[in-house]
Amino acid sequence: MSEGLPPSSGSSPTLEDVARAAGVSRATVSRVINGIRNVDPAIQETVRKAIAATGYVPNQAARSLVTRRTGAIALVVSGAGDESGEDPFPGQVFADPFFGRVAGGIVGFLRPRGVHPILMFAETAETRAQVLAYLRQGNADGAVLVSTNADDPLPKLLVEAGLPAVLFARPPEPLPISYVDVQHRAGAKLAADHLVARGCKRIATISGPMAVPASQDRLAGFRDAMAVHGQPYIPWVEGSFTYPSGEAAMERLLAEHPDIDGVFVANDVMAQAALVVLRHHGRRVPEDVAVVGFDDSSAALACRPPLTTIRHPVEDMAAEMARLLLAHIEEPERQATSVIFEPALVVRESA
Amino acid sequence: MSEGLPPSSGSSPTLEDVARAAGVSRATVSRVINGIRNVDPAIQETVRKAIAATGYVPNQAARSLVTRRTGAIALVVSGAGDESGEDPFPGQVFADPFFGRVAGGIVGFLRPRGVHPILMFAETAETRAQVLAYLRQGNADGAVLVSTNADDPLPKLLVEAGLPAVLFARPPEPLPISYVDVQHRAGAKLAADHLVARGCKRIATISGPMAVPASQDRLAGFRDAMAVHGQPYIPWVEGSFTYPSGEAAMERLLAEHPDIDGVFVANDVMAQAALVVLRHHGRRVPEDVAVVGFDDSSAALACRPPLTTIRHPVEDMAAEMARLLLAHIEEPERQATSVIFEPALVVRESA
DNA sequence: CTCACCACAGAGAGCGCTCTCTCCCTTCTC
DNA sequence: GAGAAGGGAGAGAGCGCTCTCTGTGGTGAG
Repeated sequence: MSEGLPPSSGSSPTLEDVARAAGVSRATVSRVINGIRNVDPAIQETVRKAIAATGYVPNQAARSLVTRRTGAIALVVSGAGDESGEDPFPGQVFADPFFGRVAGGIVGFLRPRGVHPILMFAETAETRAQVLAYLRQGNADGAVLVSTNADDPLPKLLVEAGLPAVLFARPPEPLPISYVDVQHRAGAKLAADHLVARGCKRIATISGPMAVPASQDRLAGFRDAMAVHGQPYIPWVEGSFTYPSGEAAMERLLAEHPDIDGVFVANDVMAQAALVVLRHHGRRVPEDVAVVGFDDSSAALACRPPLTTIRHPVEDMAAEMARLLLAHIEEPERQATSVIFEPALVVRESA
Repeated sequence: MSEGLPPSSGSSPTLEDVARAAGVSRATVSRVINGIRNVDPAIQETVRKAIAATGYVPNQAARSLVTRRTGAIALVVSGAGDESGEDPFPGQVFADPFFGRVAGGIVGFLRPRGVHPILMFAETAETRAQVLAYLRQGNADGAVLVSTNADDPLPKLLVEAGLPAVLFARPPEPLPISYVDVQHRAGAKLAADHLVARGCKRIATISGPMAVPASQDRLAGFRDAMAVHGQPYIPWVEGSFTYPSGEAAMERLLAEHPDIDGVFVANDVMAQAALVVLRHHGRRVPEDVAVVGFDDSSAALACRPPLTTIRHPVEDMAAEMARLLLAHIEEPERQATSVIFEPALVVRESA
């Protein structure tokens, strides 16, 4: 054993070195390290000792070369939309706590399985091509995609390239690709029911952009629920999920319907803007006007008063995305599936 | 050319296929794809066409096997500290916008260079070992480390393993490892000067934990600057960078020195807590007591009133970390270096 | 006693790429 | 016109691993 230590000059020990030290063949050491089928326990022990003695660590590149697996997946944040905006720092996107929650959920699921996410960012045609090339080169076994804008071409490109991928939300156009999403209609219904239960009589809504499926669903769900409560017509202004659009929408709503006493806003950021506008106009929240948001983002807590909102289980959804992706990688012929989560009402002070 | 297309059955084309299609050797195709030295322009053109025709994409695993480079680095978030706390979702850490800014800065620098970060999370001995093993297996060429607590053993482990790594802040114990940091003393001086310039006469401070080098520097810098302003003694309470510790510290400060009119708090989260405590005690901010924080985190904007604070250039620092790491990977014998950034005062309403 | 069978270990062929070494042919110099 | 010099292309040896195939010894059945 003392003469076992091979040259070990400079570079790290290889399977061959361990095999020599243990007095067995390379194949046997490989068997011990991996699936361990049909190896004599005594020899297993010898091999393990040799591994410890040599300080052997398997080389992932060599392994990947033959297994055609890397044990890594790409976590792609796609489409700040601005094709023009030359932003070298994708800071805003990553700084959004929503992204952090997604990352946390994914890492939480993947880590115990020895898989790690590679952080990528794609907002231009060039960077999208980069992501695609990266996956084709076999740097990662698949991709989990979080799109920030609706008409992101990446999902389609991934499908066409036959690369395993899972989306965070239902794609605008039907695509044979798995995704997770939240029951937007059910969430909107929670908001409607809550406003009605509070006693609101003249209720309006600020929706997200109609190009986004989630916006459509939230609006439709809200209308349907209100219709059940006997209110078939709901004043409505379309926003674009941004703060300024929320301001403008609330201003218009107040101008056209000064007597409203309840508003459902399709995301928290616009709701935050709406609160400021309402205060500007001397409306007390929730006494004069009750406001319900959507997302339960960090903006909800930063609001004055804190925002009543609809929460999606982002971490669970992210973990599910990872689970679906691994399943697709394992079994490439598997059909695309969707997993839809149930949202919950978080009551704070704004409604 | 039309007969060029090789079987291409199932799997993707290899260098060999391209070489056959172009009528040259594998080596020549490799030359064209990489450094392009000494290749006839006409042949280059032929090879390029063959590459396009076959849809060839180099296999990263095969390449890594011989070059011993992966083109990936690990972005390690280390030490939520809680060795016991069995938290499967490292959500809180990633959800912190600070982390997002770091990630953004790193991706911004690495992407143009074709390098990608692998997201890792290490808070227990087991996960630290995982990170180390991961790097040793050659999954990544080095690591960029953001520690959240002072006595993180990972930096030392990385140094001992001889793995290229760069830290986000100066390690508590001296270590031959590169890091970026901010001039904490200069930042504290900015706060001191601002409070004095405002006319504050009875100034106190809430520091971070003394185990953290940054806390020591901020406190020392603040004291030194105040001494220059003729105030050698500054009432001081130690916090631990958390919200509750900020509350407790402010309560104590008010109890012991009810007449204070200015406070420098060593981070924004504690400052946020301090603001709430001050309001509870009927103190107006900034009229009765002016408050300056540190970090310019998202908490600073969520404060009422918005917090005057010290901002570090997090994105720039993160980019510099990435730059240093790539330099170390390129040139392993290179000495450890540090790059220290200048902080800036952000004046809002609290002081 | 012979044969089939099983459990196990070794041999060796690649995976797809890079890179050194070698060779060839052109060009320049004296 | 011969030899040196050098640019440009091919041959082939690995990089470290997995996995199939083959070989061997021991066991139970016929």
